[in-house]
Amino acid sequence: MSGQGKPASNSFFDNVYAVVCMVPYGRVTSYGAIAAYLGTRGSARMVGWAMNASHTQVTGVPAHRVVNRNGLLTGRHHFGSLKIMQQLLESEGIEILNDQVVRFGELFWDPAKEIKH
DNA sequence: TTGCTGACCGACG
DNA sequence: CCGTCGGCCAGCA
Repeated sequence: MSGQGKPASNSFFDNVYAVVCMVPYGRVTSYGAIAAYLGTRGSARMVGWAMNASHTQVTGVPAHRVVNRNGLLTGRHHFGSLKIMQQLLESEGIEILNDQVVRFGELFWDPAKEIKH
């Protein structure tokens, strides 16, 4: 392919997409965890913004697996319908109660801990 | 070009 | 306990 192995992580956004795509089925992660893995812990906001772009861009990023530090589905409003995100998570076997991920501590998937390489 | 906003997080009082 | 503020980066008017 044409040469230079252009890394998929040319942009901060692509970096976020890559990490989110690495999230295994039935697991969830947080914006801060992704930001911290990328080395930009203070840019947790950008991670959420990248998710917003992910739905306008052609991706396939399971943004529904990304929740805030409290395990709360803060970004559910951006999925088009308020129930989409919850249904997607429940479809993966994740239990949602009061817009919050049940057993978030057990389902939490830390990229910096799993992808340490 | 400048300025503001945004799906967060952590610290402070 | 609760509210408030700063920081980070990228997109848009």
